[in-house]
Formats: sequence, structure tokens, C-alpha cells
Amino acid sequence: MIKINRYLPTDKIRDWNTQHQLGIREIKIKKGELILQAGFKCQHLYLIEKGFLRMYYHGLDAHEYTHWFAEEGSVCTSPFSYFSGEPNILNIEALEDSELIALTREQLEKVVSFFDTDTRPIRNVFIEMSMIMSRRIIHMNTESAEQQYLRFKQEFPEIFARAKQAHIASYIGVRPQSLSRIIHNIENK
Amino acid sequence: MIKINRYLPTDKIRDWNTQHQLGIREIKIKKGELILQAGFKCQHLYLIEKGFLRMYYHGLDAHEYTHWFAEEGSVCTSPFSYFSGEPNILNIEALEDSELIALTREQLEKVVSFFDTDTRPIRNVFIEMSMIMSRRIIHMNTESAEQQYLRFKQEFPEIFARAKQAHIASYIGVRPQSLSRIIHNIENK
DNA sequence: TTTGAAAATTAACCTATGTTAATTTTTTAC
DNA sequence: GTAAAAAATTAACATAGGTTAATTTTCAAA
Repeated sequence: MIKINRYLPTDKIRDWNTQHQLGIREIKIKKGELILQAGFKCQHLYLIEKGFLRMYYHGLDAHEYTHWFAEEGSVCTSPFSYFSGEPNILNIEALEDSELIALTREQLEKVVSFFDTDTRPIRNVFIEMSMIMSRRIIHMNTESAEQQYLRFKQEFPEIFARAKQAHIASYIGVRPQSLSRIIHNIENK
Repeated sequence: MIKINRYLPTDKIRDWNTQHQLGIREIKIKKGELILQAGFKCQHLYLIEKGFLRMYYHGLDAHEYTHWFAEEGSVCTSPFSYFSGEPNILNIEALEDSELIALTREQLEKVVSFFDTDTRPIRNVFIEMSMIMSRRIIHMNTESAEQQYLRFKQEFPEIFARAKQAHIASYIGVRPQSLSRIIHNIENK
């Protein structure tokens, strides 16, 4: 949900990688496969060329929570782990067959300094992340599950259409049954 | 709660500002005063030299929610507004008499390029913001109010000691009465 | 040191979401 | 096209936190 293709053009990265032998890998994964597992370090930041990913984790309550969705043109990583080197708590799963460019931190630095020496673009990615997350925290506190559901639908119509209802429920932070009831209530108003 | 003094040393900024006439302002505010009001653009990023600030907003439900606390050595701004130029929804209030260095975006750019040409440090600030917020979203979803309260106490003992209980409640996202009840329950276990 | 204001506590009742479990609908694989 | 698996729905009951309002405690100003 964080668009990055504005900042880092994947086609140029690919060309430039071939020319300079940087070892940046392109990855294809099948629907249902994990590219990151909780407990391991997150070594890559992924640029999504094609496909649809979901980041989720298991709460203390053992339930599954969707942290974020990421579609074409977005960036996807476990920010905490990728930048700190600590083991990560997120799982990243492909909801559809997907094609990704995987950047290690070193490669990211190179890409960044190659494409824009003053690193303004890459900084923008993090600014955007901060902004989006800041906003999400506000909504989580302020809004009922119903309001969050309706806003999600309006704000991310493509993801809404693409994702399973249970995944949207776990993004909002309620059980699938509850979201089902909420939708039922909305319809009978 | 986002430590920035590691990245931007305020004493050096002050010296350098005096020498080069950059017009970076130092601000003193009294307890209870606002340095940012909802509805206006957030023009500054504040480096807190001394004091204690609180960022809060009014939800759709008209209640007040604490978005963040910021103590000495931290950075404080309304990220969304500061970087996008959009009007801001946060209020920033001084919980104690405070001393701040106020940086406009231009000044921030200058400071950043002066102190570290490849802007790695300033990038770190946003990386850190993203990490912290990502983590907070996870906790908000996963944990009960009681668990959030206990973790807050453990994780931010100085802020816990310094902040009013009602403010902590509004950070966790519950009413003051509820937090009071929660604390009561913890004690009678 | 007193006194008024602010903050915290307590209690009774309400509501949204959780839990469990059974049922129906949709999707997937053969 | 059918069977099995996955997803969504529904319902009954449980519970955490919200609401309102009264009471007590703490704090700050005179």
C-alpha cells in the first residue's frame, strides 16, 4: 500500500543491474508461498512488479493479523527487521503469483545513490511510510470496526476487491465472524 | 519517543546557526501552551532540548487521543502535514515548560546536508519512525488495554512517571475511567 | 494553610466485539 | 461436473470497554 515505483523505477534498476553485475535478484513466487517467515531476519526489501502480497503476524492471542497489503508498484519489507537486523515477526505471503525485485540493504544503498545522489527519493519512501502509519494509528484508535471497514473499502478499492474478507477482517483487527455481522448490519440499515 | 539527538546534535546546530545566520529559531514555551494547532499547517520539526510535549488529536467521536509523547532528545512534528504541506490534525502541547529548536523543511534540508552529506542520519529518523509505528500498530491490534498499559509502563518508565494517567489512557485508546478500572483489577489479582 | 479546581476512582448499566459451533456458500482440484 | 476443502454466514451467549454520574483524592494558587 506504499507506492514506491514513483521513486525507484524497476525497469531502470533491472537494466542497470544487468550492466553492472550487482547481483540484484528477481524472484517469482507462487500463490500461497512465503517469502519471509517470522523468526528469521528480513534480508530484503521487495519491489513488487507484479502480484499481490500480504504481511501478517501472530499476536500474543495466537490469532493472525494482517499488517499490510502490497500490490504492484509498492514496496514490501519488514521495516523493523530490515533496518535493525533483529529477527522479524512478520510473515510475507503471496496472495497471487508474484514477481519481485529483492534488494539487500547494500543493494538498496547502491540503488539509492545511483538514482539520486541526495537520496531524496528514498527518504520519501520512509516519510510516506511514517505518514501512512501515523494516519493508521489514528484511525485504529478513533474508528469503530464498521467505520474502518467502510473507509478501507473506499480508500483501497482494488485491494478490497482482491483480498479475502477474512484478511480484511484481520487487517481491521476483528474476527471474520464479526466482520460478517458488521457487513450484515450495514446492509440492513 | 523518537530519539533524534543521536542524529542531529542540537548544540552543534545552534553554533552553526549563529555563525551562518540561518534563522533557525529557538523557542521556549510554558506548560499548557500549544505550539501546533489542528487545522493549521505544521511548519516545523521540533528538536526538544528540554521539557515534555504531547501530541493529540480529536477523533470523529470528539474524544481526545494522545498520538505520541516526546521528551528531551526527541523529535516532534506532525509528519503528515510537515512533509506534505496539508493542514494538520494534531495539536502539540507542552506538558512542562519546554525549550525547542524549530526547523522549517528548508532548514532541515540545510542541517541535514551540512551534518551529513549523504543524509543517512536523517533517513534514520524516518526509518525509526516507521519501525516504531509499525510496532505500535501491531500492539494496538494484538493487545488488550491491560496489556498495553503494562507494556507502556515497562517500556517508557520515565514517560509513565511524568504523564497524567488520563493521557496514558488516551494513548492506549481507552477512557480514563476504564484505565482506572483496569489498574484496580491488576492490583486485585 | 486553606480552598477551589483538576484528576482519579467507583458503580450501575449498555454495547460492540469475541467465542463457539453449526450451516451455507464458494472455490478448487480431479 | 462432482466432491472435497475453504470461506463466509448465522446464532446464542460471554466479556471488555464505554457511558453517565456521583464521590474521593490530589494539586495548585492565593
